[in-house]
Amino acid sequence: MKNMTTIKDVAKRAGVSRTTVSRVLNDNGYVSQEAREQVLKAVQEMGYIPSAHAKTMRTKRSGVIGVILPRISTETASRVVNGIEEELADNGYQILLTNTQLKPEKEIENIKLLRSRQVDGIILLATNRNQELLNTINETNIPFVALGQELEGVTSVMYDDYHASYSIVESLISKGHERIGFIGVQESDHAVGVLRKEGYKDAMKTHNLTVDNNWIQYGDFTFESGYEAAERLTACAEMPTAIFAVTDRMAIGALGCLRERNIQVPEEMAVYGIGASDLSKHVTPALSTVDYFNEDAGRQTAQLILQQLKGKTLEDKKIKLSYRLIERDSV
Amino acid sequence: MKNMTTIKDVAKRAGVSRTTVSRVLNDNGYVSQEAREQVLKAVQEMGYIPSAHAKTMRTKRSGVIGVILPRISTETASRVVNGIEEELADNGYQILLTNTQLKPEKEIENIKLLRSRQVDGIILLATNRNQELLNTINETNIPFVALGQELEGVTSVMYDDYHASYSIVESLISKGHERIGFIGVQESDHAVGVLRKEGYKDAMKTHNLTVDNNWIQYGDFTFESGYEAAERLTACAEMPTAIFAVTDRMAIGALGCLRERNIQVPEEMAVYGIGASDLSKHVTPALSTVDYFNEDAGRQTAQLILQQLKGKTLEDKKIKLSYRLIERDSV
DNA sequence: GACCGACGTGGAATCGATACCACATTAATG
DNA sequence: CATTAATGTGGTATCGATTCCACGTCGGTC
Repeated sequence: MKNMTTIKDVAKRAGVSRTTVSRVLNDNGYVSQEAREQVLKAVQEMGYIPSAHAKTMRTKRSGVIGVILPRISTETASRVVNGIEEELADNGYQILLTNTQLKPEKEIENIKLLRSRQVDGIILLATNRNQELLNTINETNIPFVALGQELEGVTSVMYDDYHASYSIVESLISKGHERIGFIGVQESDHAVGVLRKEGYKDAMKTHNLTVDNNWIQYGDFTFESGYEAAERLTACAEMPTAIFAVTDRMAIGALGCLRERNIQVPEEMAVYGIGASDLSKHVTPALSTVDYFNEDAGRQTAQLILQQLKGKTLEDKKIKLSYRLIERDSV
Repeated sequence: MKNMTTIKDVAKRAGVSRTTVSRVLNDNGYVSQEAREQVLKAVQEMGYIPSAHAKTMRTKRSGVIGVILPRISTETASRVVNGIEEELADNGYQILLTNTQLKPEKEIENIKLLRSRQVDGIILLATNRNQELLNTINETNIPFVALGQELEGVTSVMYDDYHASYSIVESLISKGHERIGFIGVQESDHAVGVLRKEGYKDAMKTHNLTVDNNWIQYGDFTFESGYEAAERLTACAEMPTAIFAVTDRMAIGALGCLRERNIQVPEEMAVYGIGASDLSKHVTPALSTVDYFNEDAGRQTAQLILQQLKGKTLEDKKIKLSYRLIERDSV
């Protein structure tokens, strides 16, 4: 970074003081028409770009919101970020993205990093909940919103994982399915791992359907793990007639397995996922899934941050989002 | 942002001067063991987080590389960013993402924005080339690398669009196709719009195949536009026996159209895309496509930035990346 | 003609760090 | 024993902006 032109240079060129230049640029205080013109002319000619750092340092506001993602390259994250960005940009804020590569310790590390950059607020797309994380967040006395998990004592925006899951299972049951297999994920991700499983179990119980232990399988969010879980499900003595995978990717992995084994979908096996990914629409047969309205989730999360920035203290506020079942050819 | 603890507070608590605290934290200069311990203890106890802004301001290095994306939410961009991040993180740099929502004027705006934040370098995932952009880049006297387009006078990393395209068409020809339809995009995107079309045309010409004007259709990167382009192609008097779409999404849109019209793929119509998206692997029939190794592209781009940061001036250096055809069920 | 408010402008302090310089103190060398 | 080198520490200027305060110059009012 070579020596850039500073406000001092502009002032000299315009024949005024730094103060006056600042006033012109920030449009406050009294400035004569003549001085204003001189300043703007100098700014133009010199290609002056103010230093955001100096400004932040003096004003203690950076105009930046930090967003911590589990991974950059997921469709869900992309959509959420789009929603967040749209909303924040409208209000003059920029976003600074960091990602944790799914490592819990990096969440804390990233919070510190963002604080060192003086972000005005932090949005965390949470994938787990542990005490150390909560402690770190509570020490962070800037606006903070978690999305995706309910974090104790932290303003959170959550998907309605339990009811979405419950609805899916009920929908399958209403189509006559009684043996429904389940592909979940590990419980450290409370929303996806625990709530979605509980929704499944409770729906089965409510309808007096027993769940064979072999019907509950686990994956790790990848296509492959969905494929493998489906292998295990189809090997059951009492093979299910439907598979509910808690993510589209795993559901699509399962579809691949079923195709290879010539198990017809949906005739012999119905399949349901969650996420409303692009993929879900374009696989054959088109996958039934649940739309979580990720962009909207991002927007709402951003709004909560904005409210806090405006001074409202909405400590520990919780928002539960809505969802929508999308029934396609796979059921 | 409340008043954070500063280096001054730490110094007072540790009973030393600010200078000494700085020395401990940056591990330079002479510091006694005793002083060091006192400082570290104070830092720990007070939860001191240094202000990156103050540091940047003084040292003129931010440790941040700006990355300008056309859109956040595309698979290609995600992959590239992953590659960039991996490489830069290894070297102690962070990335600051901005997106242009595909608007050319926002590219320039974002460059200025990043400069105001004193980024040490900029990576631009370019989608177009215009003189104003080039001017802005050339005024920007910090390390700069463009990815995806060859920009005159700018260090660029490019995909081999022409030859990839050429290879696809040759591959189709070698399978006996003589009437090959093309779905392109507008020419303002030189790499995708011009080079890929030229590859197609030249391959056809080399093999003495004529191209009916109706065989060349255009879309706008979306599924829908691919669908519509396929509608027009199938309505041709002399319908092609193969469709080459310059992106996977448009190719998959085309597949959707063909399925609706009961045109068998690949028996009646072969389809080829570019991008090696997740989608391409999971649609039915699986889409033949070209892998551009996006992560690797990101890594190489990052390396070029790093080299420039280390002082090498590699003005106007060009790197052309390799690619790989992936033949699947759609041909 | 003294006073007051509206304008218009600049000087100087400040934000939180780093870096240069000056100044001790101690150890090593001839 | 004097001189140099190595080790440790703090004061102060500096980075590039904003902001507070002080100080002019008007014109109008009582």
